[in-house]
Amino acid sequence: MSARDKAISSTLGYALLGLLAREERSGYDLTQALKNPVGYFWFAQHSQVYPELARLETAGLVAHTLIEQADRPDKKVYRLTDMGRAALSAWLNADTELPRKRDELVLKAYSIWLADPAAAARMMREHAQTHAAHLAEFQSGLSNLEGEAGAALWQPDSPWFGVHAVLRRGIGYEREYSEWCEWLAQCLEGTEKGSP
Amino acid sequence: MSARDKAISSTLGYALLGLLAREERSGYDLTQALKNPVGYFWFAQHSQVYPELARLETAGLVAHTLIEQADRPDKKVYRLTDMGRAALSAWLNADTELPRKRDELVLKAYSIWLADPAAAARMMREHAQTHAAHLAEFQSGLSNLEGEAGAALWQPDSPWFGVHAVLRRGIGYEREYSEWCEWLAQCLEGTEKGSP
DNA sequence: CCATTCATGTAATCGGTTACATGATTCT
DNA sequence: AGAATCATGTAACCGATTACATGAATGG
Repeated sequence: MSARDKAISSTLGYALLGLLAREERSGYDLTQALKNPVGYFWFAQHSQVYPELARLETAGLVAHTLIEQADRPDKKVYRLTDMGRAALSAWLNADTELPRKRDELVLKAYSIWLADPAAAARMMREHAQTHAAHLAEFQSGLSNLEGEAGAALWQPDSPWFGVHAVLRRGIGYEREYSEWCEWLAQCLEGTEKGSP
Repeated sequence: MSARDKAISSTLGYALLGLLAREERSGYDLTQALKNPVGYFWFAQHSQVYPELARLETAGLVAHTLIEQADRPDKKVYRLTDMGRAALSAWLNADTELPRKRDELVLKAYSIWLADPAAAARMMREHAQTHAAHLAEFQSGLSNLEGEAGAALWQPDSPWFGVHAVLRRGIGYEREYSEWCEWLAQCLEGTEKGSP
């Protein structure tokens, strides 16, 4: 009844809690995790992570232990508290609003009729390749996971299942995006048949 | 050499220029357009649109005419200037950075192993339906466009082609999203076989 | 009668990015 | 010699959301 009434944290807070639910980590580790495929759908800089961790600790959702290190800087290793676990659970059950998409490339596509078709096609091919590369990364990530996790990959109460679900989303997203770029490039090139 | 050196506008500015390249509009109309499928990949509130239009006008990229109306509030109808068209063109040719994705539902999927599977499955089914509804909207939008635009739909120098490209992206995006939600729901339900 | 549409703005706030700041160790 | 990794913070800024503000006409 004390801290549960007001939704203490921003979405970033829950991203951090979700990572800490798996294992203890420092602010630095958390920031790294948000760069990897797993945190691919919620990015943050370290300058956002450290203050957020402080807020979560004030709210009693996480706690830290200072680890003194000889040849490296000391670090604060954070862990989830029982209240933190409860807050995470409550967030999972709450309604989720649709994200507002903002994609500059799609916005450019809307005005692409004003551009030089050949140059635009080249641009789209580049983006197709970028997304194809991301796709390949996710796919190899899933392969590795199969080796590591085995059957746990398909068990909804296993932490591996969470990674699995996110990777699947990444694979679908990048595949679709890459194909769209390719399709657009082909449309644009269709016009320029006679060029040498 | 006067206004081209510094990239005057934010991405929102180019979104507005892209709309005005097709036809003259008021700030109100522009805000509405950003709610429709066409502006689906770059949303903005009117409180952002009006100041941005003022900035664009100061920079000489748009100009407005005041239209006095009898039974409705007067309005300012904006049009693209030559400088505005040039700025739009330059933006189209410039490099496009990848958007940082932020999707709360995918973030929840990462922690879904902590949730009740049945409740989580229900949640995912709901989202699958939402995205399926968006998909249907985009598909009917494309059908309507075929009727309106005909062959121009496939001509890269036609404004219809821009709409076409964005709708295709919307269709692919929503289909993939909806299918992922369905897949997840089925995985989660797979566990709960024995429940009455 | 009340909500919605048309129409344009301003102000407060907040989440996120970029830049500032420090410093030891290890790799190239 | 210089860059990268580990490690933690603060400060300035900017883009975006929510709320404040006004007001006539139309539709349910």
